[in-house]
Amino acid sequence: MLKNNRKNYHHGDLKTALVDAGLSELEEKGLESVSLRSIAARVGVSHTAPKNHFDGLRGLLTAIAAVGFERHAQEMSSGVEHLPPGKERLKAACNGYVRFALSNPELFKLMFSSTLCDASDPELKKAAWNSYGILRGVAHGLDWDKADAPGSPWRTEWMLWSMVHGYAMLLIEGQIRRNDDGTPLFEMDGLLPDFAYREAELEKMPPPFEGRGSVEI
Amino acid sequence: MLKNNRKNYHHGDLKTALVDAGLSELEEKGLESVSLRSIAARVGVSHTAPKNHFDGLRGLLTAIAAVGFERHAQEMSSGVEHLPPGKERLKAACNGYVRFALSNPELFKLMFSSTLCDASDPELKKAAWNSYGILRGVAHGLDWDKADAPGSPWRTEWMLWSMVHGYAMLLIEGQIRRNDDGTPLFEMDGLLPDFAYREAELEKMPPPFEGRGSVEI
DNA sequence: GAGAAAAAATTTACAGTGGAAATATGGAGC
DNA sequence: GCTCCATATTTCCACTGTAAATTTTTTCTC
Repeated sequence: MLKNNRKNYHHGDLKTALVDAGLSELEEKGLESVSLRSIAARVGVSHTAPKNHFDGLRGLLTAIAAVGFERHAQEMSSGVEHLPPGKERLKAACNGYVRFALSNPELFKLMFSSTLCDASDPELKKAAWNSYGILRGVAHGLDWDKADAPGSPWRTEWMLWSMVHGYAMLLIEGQIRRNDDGTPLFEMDGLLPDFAYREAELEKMPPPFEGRGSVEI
Repeated sequence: MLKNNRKNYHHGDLKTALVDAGLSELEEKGLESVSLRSIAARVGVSHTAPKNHFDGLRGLLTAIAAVGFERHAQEMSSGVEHLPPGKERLKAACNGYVRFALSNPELFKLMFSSTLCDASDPELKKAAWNSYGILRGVAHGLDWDKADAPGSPWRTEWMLWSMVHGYAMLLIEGQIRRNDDGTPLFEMDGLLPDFAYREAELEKMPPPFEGRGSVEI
């Protein structure tokens, strides 16, 4: 007996349907309240049907997180293409990072939860790296007080990443006061300290969509 | 029938016993796996006994988080007392912030989860403010590129807090590579950018244990 | 086309979970 | 002795994720 107005016994594309339903359930009910059963019910399928496509709830959440990282990357790079390399591009990308988190708080929390997601999943890994690559790309050549010690190419990246990520997290969790309309007192670019680029490196800055990560952190 | 080798029907101090048991369960089983029932069982009482002392699981977790913030504050201020005001004191406190997160990852995540905790709880609020007050105290007078715009006394604080918190979070969630022994590549003080203090403000820096927060963010 | 094999979905069962309600226990005060 | 009340227990319910056996449909092979 078919629960939905589904014509066929086989759904056809249950995998993506479940991910879509999961994305909706996530923001509606919150990360702690999503359940495999409710997601399955939303699609109109039995609660054990997902087993054929995902490795349990964790597997489904992992797939959802992967989509999250794709959208995250998109939000960071949207409107960045036509900005000149350097400060402006960096600030725009950082704003995108935080904007995404504020628009999709539950998804954002899921994406960075190593207990709810399987961080070793290839698709998630790829999507996460893609996303981080955007940040890494716009920060290329960043000269934050002559930061990088020899052999430590990540210091500046991590410094920037930590700040953006921490700000997003603290905002989401209600730790930092916001305006009455819910917008943050500062956009991310208003929080960033003064910095400069090494001019020599600047022209080597990759275009925003090619800064994809391929190196292990 | 008494489950434990408890003498009395009435436990005596079940409230603190539950919090203690919860703290243990938390790091042993992980944040997503702690249950009211397992905590109660650990103490040797029925799973509904906590109801008399806490408002459900959420209430118990809130109380646990409050203890977490107390320890967090302690970790930040330990060894800070005898350092001169300024850079050294700030760096030591920041190291403590991250050190605590790495030593108590599950507790740390709980403390900053607005869904798992009741952020409006007075005791949690107080403990969280105490903790933030430490950071705020050692950062008093911090001059990060003449940061604070008029009317925005929090900008520098938030910048610093975001970075420290983000770094802790990213480390905990396994997003940032660590050394083989699990220690981070950089301690927090090694990640901080160069900064200075406004000398005039420096002498007004409160001692580390008095920088308690009393202002609403 | 027929029949076997594989894939996808179902039903059923089970051990957990948190919470609500009714009940039992024991200590404090009189 | 007694009652009152805080505390803890038992019982029950709705819900969760997972596993196993089963049914249904598609696909592949002949």
